Amino acid sequence: MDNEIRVRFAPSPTGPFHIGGARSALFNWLLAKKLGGKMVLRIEDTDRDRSKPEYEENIKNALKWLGINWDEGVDVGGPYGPYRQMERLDIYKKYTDQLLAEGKAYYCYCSPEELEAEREALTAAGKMPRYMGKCRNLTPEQRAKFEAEGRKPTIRFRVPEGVDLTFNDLVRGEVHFDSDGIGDFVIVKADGIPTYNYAVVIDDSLMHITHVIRAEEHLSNTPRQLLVYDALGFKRPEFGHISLILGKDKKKMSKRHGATSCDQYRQLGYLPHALVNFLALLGWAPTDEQEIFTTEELIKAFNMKHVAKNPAVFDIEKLNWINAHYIKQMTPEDFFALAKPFMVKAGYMTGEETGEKLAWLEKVVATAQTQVEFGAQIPPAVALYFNDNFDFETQEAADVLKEETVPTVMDMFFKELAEAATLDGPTVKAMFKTIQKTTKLNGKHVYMPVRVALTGNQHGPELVEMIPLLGAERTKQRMEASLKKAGIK
RNA sequence: GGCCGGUUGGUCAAGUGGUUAAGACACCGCCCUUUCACGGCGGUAUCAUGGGUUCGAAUCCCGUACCGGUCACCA
Repeated sequence: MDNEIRVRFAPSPTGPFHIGGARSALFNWLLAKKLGGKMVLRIEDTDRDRSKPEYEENIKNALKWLGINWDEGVDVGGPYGPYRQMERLDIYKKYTDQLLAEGKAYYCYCSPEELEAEREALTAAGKMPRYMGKCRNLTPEQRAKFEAEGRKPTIRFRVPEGVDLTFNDLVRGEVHFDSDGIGDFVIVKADGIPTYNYAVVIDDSLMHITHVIRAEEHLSNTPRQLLVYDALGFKRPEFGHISLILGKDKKKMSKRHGATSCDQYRQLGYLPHALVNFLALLGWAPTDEQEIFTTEELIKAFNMKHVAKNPAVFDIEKLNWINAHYIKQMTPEDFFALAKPFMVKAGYMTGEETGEKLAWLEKVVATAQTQVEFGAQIPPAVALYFNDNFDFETQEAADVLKEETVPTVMDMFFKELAEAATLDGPTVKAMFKTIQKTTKLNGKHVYMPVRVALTGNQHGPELVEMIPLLGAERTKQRMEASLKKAGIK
């Protein structure tokens, strides 16, 4: 199984799972599925201050929600564990000792203040800020002196001079770096915990990762990692750096741009597959014109060759369109299930309803299915079925009731309503027909006053659909109240 | 500032030397309809910029501008 494709998603549990992380995970997952490979989930929790267990949970839950599963990693295990970096410290130590012994790494006793001063001096001199190698060649005496002072050293990687660091990026093609532009970087912090650029190499190598697909912000880190691969005698994997997701103002997506975490979209009632479909189209495009994909179709069509180099602006409008598309395709049962928590939260139902009440709620909710883009929009879309005390939405709406034909229409309507044996779509339709015939008024002059009197609004669902749901009694009451308010009767 | 990457309509994007430069979202119009929504049809709008190379350039080369990433004991 030496040529098995293995990818990984390696998030840091330092915050709510970000939409950009979801896309990285998705691209890795699609590639693995496409090539029949394996996906590893590794948690990079070496930032002790910011890593939190609840964020790890948040990430895992979001991945599961999106339908992105992993074959190896935290929770599911696998042959190359543990899959949490803080549980792998002894592994890193072994390699660190090796690098130290070979002189490829060295102890650095510079304090944060000293390093800061160096950076500032360099910047002031118009040079690039980087570590100049102060502790590169410490004598045993100097080291002993620092140790005696109680200084805790970091371990730095000795970056060789004049080395060309070139790799072929799956997305960007051949990328060159020169080792001279890189200062000796810290691989083990003073507290003994490895840094990202170091641990990631050991883990990816030991976990036999063949393709490292990650965000573009890591592109400049790659040469450092290449150096570590080479120093440790590890085989370099393939790299693919996907572009960043930007906000409307073309700046990197952040909280300012609205919802950035997966959770927020879940809470707003977006469908996981809609998000997946949308994210897949952000930075990747099929060769044909297809926009809507099932997961299987996505896997089949996905190809790293068509991953875009340029960053993409997150367009909520398009996400909404995709989500609305999937919502329209839902079964009534699924749509009701989606609506339920939002309806409960709005106070329109308790969630305990049964029988007729439940049946009525189902019908009401069903009217929203072609109108909403995501779950949170459902309560406002059905609000008119729950609120009998409404005002006229606009003056224009109120004016509709001032037309001289209105009293006649209303009288007839109330009469028809009182005489109706049952109140379903066809009977309501017949009622309007009768009124139209008798009064010889066009549809607008019959329907619109009734609509305004019934809802206070000139727009809304079909009356033929709405009146049966409201029932004769509420219909009558609502309309009479409106007429009174308008000063008619 | 150094290094690295990027630039096709408002947005996502197809395109790899010869196309009327696809498609989608958004927008506008028309149709359907008692209204809105849904749906259907149609429309406006793009190769950042300046030089090359070439019979011919969105496509290849160089410069410029702009945007982004990175230069941490964060990942």
